[in-house]
Amino acid sequence: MIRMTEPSKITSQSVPDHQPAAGGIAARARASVGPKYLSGLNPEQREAVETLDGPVLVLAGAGTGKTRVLTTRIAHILSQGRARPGEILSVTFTNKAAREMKHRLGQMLGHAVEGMPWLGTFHSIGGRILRTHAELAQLKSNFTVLDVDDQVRLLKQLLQAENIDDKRWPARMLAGLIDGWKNRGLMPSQVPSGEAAMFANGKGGKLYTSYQERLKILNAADFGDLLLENIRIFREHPDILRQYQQRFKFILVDEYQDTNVAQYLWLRLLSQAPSSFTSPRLRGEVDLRSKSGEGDSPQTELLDPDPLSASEARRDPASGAREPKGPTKNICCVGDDDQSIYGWRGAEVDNILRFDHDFPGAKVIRLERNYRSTGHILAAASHLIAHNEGRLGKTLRTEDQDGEKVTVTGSWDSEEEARGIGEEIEQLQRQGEKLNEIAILVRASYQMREFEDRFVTLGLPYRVIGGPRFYERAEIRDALAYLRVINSPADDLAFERIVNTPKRGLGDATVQMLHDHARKRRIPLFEAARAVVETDELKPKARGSLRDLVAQFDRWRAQREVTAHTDLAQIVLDESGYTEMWQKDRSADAAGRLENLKELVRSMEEFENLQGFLEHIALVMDRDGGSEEDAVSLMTLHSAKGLEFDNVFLPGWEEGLFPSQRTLDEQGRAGLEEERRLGHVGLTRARRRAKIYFATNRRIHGTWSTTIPSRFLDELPAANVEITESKGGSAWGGTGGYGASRFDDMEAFGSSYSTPGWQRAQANRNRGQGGRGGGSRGGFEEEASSFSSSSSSPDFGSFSSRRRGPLTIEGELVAKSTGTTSEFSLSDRVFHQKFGYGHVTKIDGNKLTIAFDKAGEKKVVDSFVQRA
DNA sequence: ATCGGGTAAATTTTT
DNA sequence: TTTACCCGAT
Repeated sequence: MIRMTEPSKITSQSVPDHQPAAGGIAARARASVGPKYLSGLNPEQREAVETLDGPVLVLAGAGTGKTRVLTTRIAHILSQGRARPGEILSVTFTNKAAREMKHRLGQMLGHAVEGMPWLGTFHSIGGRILRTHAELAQLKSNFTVLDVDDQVRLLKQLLQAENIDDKRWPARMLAGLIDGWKNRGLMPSQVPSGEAAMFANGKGGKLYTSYQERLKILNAADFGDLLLENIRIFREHPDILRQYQQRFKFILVDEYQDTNVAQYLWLRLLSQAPSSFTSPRLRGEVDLRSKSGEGDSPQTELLDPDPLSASEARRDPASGAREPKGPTKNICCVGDDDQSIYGWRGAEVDNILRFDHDFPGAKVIRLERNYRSTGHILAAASHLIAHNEGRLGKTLRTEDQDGEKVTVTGSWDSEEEARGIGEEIEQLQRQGEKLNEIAILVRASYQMREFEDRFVTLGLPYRVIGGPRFYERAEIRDALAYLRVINSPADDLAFERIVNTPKRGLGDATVQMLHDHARKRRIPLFEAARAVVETDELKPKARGSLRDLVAQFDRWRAQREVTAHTDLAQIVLDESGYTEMWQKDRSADAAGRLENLKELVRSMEEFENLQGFLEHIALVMDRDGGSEEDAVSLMTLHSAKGLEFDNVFLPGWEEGLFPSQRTLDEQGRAGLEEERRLGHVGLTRARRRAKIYFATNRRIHGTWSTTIPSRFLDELPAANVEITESKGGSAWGGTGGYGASRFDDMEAFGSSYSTPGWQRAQANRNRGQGGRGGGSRGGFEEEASSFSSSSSSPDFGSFSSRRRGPLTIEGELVAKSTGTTSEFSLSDRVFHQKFGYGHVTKIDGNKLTIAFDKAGEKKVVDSFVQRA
């Protein structure tokens, strides 16, 4: 493994201290040297943009202008006339990233960007290629892309057919295995026999095979297939591969550290210059291109004579195939090994670590100037990540001021942690910080609940980022299933999904008999249904509703010819009773689901027709655009990648949670390093303030357990970190004379105060100041003092106690003024945005206790509910 | 066929 | 503590 730990030299020439607000003297000076889109780039960025020939790896640390480099590079290629828009392959992982790039390109180039047909995600581009050559994968070009849910359902059926107990061998597990194989580029025949045998006493490989067969029959592909089938086609049809190799003069890859083996292989194949290996005639074309200045860089002559064999053998041991060898084209991969956090999902950090072996002669450019975070934050993040061994090594630096130190705060338990953070946020808000600039980043999503509860109580607006994506939501998949059945009567999975949604009295028994029928006669379920309603095999009731359903679909299909696809969708949703089903639903999210359905119909307008819509929907739809309201963001560390905030809160830095015990158990040292990278990602999200927390007691799955501060805390540099007191603790902890009344109030109000953890905290509080036990707390304080002497600086302490009292009181007053007049009375029927319908069981000023129909009893501030 | 209760299991999740 | 799934009762 290559190690490149020497920091690259940065000359001491002056650079703008902020990312080009375009207009510094230096910027203007450079502007005269090249096209104006190049002005404002620092020397490394500029090199990354201008090094067009041969393989380039841009190691772009957090906040160093990665996207800027990528988009400017495209602009540069175009403006130099090196390629037309359609000759640049530019891949990202997320639709969001692809959109962002399109947007920024548009700004840079004017409106000429619509013609970047090959800028997209791996999957959407793979899907597009696969549709073009679908028949070579035994598919039709209108094949369906299955989501995970469909995938699992299909596998369940296969397990049943094989008489395998799907309790002992869950379909989900098999789906995971198959997905893993596909991520590694393995077709059924290539799966190492040991692994294939792992599942269901040796039936794993066979199941993979029959799963693939089933997919073809259903005219469907899963996400993995979108790339894997590309690879297969490229290997089996060199002429087709050559066609793409010739088309793509330049390849750009975003977030290269997250690529898996399949994506790597796909890129490998595409990135090779069309070579004489397959066709002598091409020789000429290559030479021609060289002459016109579009050939490969001179470095290619120094190539490892057999660049592929080593990596191929390593990555793809089961494959006897060797890719044709040829010179590497102009591929530019941008990434950051220190932000590789998707190893558990198949990403191979090795891809980036071995880049210059895989792409010999590669030029490696490091972007180390960070334009995001202040000094202390950057130093803390850098020191933390420096504990990793498997990295290429970068040293992030900033010319910004040091700013505030990173704080580390201990609390007694996770509730105190949530309270403390809640108060700090209110304080920041008082100081004029926008809630939009505040984020809480957690390791595991179950940590979010406590914050949500707290914020609901405080009436603090928040928004959860992540969670199920738009098209993964049940209502969206249901709606899509209806449309899929209309579009393709052979789509059994879609038919099965909606045959009894809404309830039509067509249960398992009916579906089972349809299956039998379909299998016997080798026809799709839908056709089986059509046949079965003509017989009297079904009970009259089921027969009737099934006949109606078939008739409805026939009608919709007929309407399809004469109705716009958006209208058709609306008609289907209404006539099927699907809309009505949610209208009648009383749960909290019913309204949101109806809204989502509207959004779905609206989004169809962007497509020509139903077919086009269905082809792209699975790949292009993502989470709905966040609302514009000012709110705190709550998300996992994973979903924070790529985002940035002025203020970042990082709770739960405890052994077992972060780093996650499970990752440690399963992945060992590699897992630890990935967790550490996660910490690095978290810290580098912060522009001005990063605040870390740990609790001594945490409730995990309902039971309390004592935890030890995370080892990562010890790895933070003393000089950049400050240890502070938990304010959540001292607020009720009796310092400052005000605590007692506040405490009483809280106790009366919050049910959480009777938990064992709190009781322990209370007992402990009597022993030490502010809830602190006498120092026997996981040994953190001893270690803490070794890296900072500024434990709870007097300044901060007096500041906070001086400010806290009045502030909180003001908060009370504000809250009371809105509700003391008791808008509500006992047993009123109310609706809450998050918890749905319920009735009031208790009133305490503006605070209501409400028994929700679905969410149980909760306490909320009255301004958050409305009369139902 | 559907509802309700009881029980096991429980990160992270770009497509 | 919650949630998803299975089984038994209606």
